[in-house]
Amino acid sequence: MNVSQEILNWFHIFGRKNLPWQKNKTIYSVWISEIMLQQTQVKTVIPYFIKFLKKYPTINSISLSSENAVLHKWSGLGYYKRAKNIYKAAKIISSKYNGQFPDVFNHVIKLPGIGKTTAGAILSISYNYFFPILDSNVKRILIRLYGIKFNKYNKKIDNVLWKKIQSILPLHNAGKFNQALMDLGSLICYPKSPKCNICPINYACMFFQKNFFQKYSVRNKILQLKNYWCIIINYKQYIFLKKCKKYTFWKDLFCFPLFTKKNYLINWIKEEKIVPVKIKQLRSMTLYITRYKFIITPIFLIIKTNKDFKPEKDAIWFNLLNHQKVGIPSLVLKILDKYSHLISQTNYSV
DNA sequence: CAACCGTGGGG
DNA sequence: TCCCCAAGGTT
Repeated sequence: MNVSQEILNWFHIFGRKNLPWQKNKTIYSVWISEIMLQQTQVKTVIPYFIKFLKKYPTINSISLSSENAVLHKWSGLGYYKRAKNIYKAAKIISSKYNGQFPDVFNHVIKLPGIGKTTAGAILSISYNYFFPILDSNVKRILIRLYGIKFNKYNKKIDNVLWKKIQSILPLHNAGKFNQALMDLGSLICYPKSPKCNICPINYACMFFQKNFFQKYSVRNKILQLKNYWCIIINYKQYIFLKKCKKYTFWKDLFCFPLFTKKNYLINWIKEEKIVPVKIKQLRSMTLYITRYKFIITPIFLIIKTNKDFKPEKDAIWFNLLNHQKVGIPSLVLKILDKYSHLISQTNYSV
């Protein structure tokens, strides 16, 4: 028996077959799941996928919605460009493909947010079309299985791996095989300490048989960002949030106004003619986001009334109890949660 | 094409 | 505390 057949047999017994996107499967639901699963673990995606499909059961329901509303459903999941691309793609599908997700590879891959792997995954999983995928699971499996050596992972290695995976893709089971590879990667062939002893293809694997080892991750240095976060509470206990524009992080999501220097914050308050009843600087905190080290100093401003404070267009007064349908980064929600007692204790007469 | 984009969990 | 990693794509 060949390696591909062994993987399929293993999948038949041990593969995951009851994930939310594997039930009532349509090409639309497969698309959404594949986008959500980009660089994101299954466990994290599950609740987001369920909520998203409940809110958006069809492609047209997305294109009739707004980018803010789509980002709202994505809040906390990260890589928000994915949500923006889904919205863009839905518009294209509605106008160009009559609301039907295309089933031609060259059409699928032209949609924003869809590359070679995602296009292959969508079409193979939905219709069992003959397309391979090359995600991080498949890369890791192939490198170990065939003992592929390199100094630094590059485009050339990428091409070698695409050819390899194409060559072992079973003619009549591409969809199952692709899912099997991802399950094998996440259940057996871990990046660290893989469970080789129970791996169905260990007999052919260079990593297991010949003790081959190839490291291929790249390390990024940490960038430190110091910011003062301006948390403004109005007389209704609403929080002022502003759409991020010039910052690379959280573009088009809503966040507290933030400043690199305390003076900038003070000047901004004056320019906006904000008259705080109370100003309180809280203890700085350190948070890590990927390769960014955030050092945040929250500054609370309590204002008596928002009558004189007319924020620019892309800003909202955020109601903790009744969230507006906009995108909010996880960190902002965490900070709001952390200081919710302070906010609710904000008690004064107008 | 290397750098960029988030978040949560493991170690 | 800090690094590593996960169903990648875009610029």
